[in-house]
Amino acid sequence: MAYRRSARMQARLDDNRRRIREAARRIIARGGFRQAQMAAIAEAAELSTGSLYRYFPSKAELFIDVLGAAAEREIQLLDAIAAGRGTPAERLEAAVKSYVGRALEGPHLAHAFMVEPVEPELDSARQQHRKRVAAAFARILETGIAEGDFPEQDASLSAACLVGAITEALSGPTAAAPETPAERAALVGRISAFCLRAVAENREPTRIAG
Amino acid sequence: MAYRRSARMQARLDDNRRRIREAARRIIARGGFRQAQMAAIAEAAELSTGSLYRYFPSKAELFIDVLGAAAEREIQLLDAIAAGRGTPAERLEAAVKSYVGRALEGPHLAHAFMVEPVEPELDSARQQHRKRVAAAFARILETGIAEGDFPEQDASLSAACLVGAITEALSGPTAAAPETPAERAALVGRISAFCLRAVAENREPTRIAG
DNA sequence: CATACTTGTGAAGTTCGGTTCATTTCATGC
DNA sequence: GCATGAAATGAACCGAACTTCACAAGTATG
Repeated sequence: MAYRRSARMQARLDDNRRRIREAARRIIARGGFRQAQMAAIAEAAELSTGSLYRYFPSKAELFIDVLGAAAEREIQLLDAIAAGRGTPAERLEAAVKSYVGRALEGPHLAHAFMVEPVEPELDSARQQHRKRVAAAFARILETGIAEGDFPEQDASLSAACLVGAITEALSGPTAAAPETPAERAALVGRISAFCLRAVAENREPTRIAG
Repeated sequence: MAYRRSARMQARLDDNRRRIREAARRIIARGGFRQAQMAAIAEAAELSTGSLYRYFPSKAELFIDVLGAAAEREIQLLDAIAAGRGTPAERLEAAVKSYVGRALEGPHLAHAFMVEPVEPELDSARQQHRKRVAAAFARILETGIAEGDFPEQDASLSAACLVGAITEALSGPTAAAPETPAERAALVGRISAFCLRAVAENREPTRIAG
């Protein structure tokens, strides 16, 4: 009858787990999911490939964990803005700028998280997160519509369109890669201008088709 | 000294090629690229897997061919609208409605072509096509800006955003799946309304300045 | 230090699907 | 019909990664 996991040991295990997560994140940020193979992650985390499986049941689970953590932060920030002060238009602008700004800080990571082809299991997790981002935008839109700041429109649809527009602007084939802070700020401004025009009041009253 | 390819034989070869393309298209439309394995395509085309390689050098090339044909049609239609008559706003509306309408006719195929995860080689072909679609939209926007119908904006960026918005609305996690023609028309109308607002002149509701 | 158990290892196993190729079948021209 | 070479076949091959597993190394108790 011997051995019980000590606090020291537990700390070491926790640290290993953290190192695996960070290694995965780092490698994804550098070369996308494509390069993020279990062997590469193990090496970066200074563990053997076999050991990874003591901490995560599969590659998909590991990546879902990493993606989920990033998404969680993102969604909390957006939710805070959505629930915060300011007119709906101000909140929407803040939300878009915050989202776009953060994506531009880690463009490779953002690209991987948003659009890089991945195995279906991971892709569906990604879509769940994207849905939550859209929901945060939708909440702002609904408030705006109710208060008369925004014209009548399908808030969920508009929110999805906003997410799509931002994603494409940042990761599509024509995506710009701003290098200086000034360029970045300009791009953020243009994207948010597009988004605001798209949902805000328009000269000709918007007709709801149907 | 014998054998020269006869017209009859050539016709048969051409037909095989056509059947392979159609089989691939059909299977993609049904189950996405995921299900479109060489063996399955061969079976649907009533050929052996080995024979596929007499007609296409690789799976990627076959898929690029199929994707390219679809994209070519798409782009020609958009270009015709872009170069056609009507105000920029009218042309943009027509372009969006045409694009969205066609996508809704073959939703699975559209999803596969637009967003389904695929191998990198195919993904880059997809991005090239997407770029051309965006270019068609951009042309309309540039005209509109020059003529003063649309406010000053980065036409390329706005065009990319439009493509992203449409893509997300059709294929994103919150994408609706309209069943009746009326629902389809309503969705088309809402998406095009979003797109037009996004690029068109915008004014504060009915507030008199000062 | 001996024992009992946990944790780490990394090469081998597994799976999956694209691609190849020796063989067979078929089309052409004499 | 026969010779020649094209076209078709599909089972075997292969490469790429994820995952496993038998074993080694490490850690806690008495």
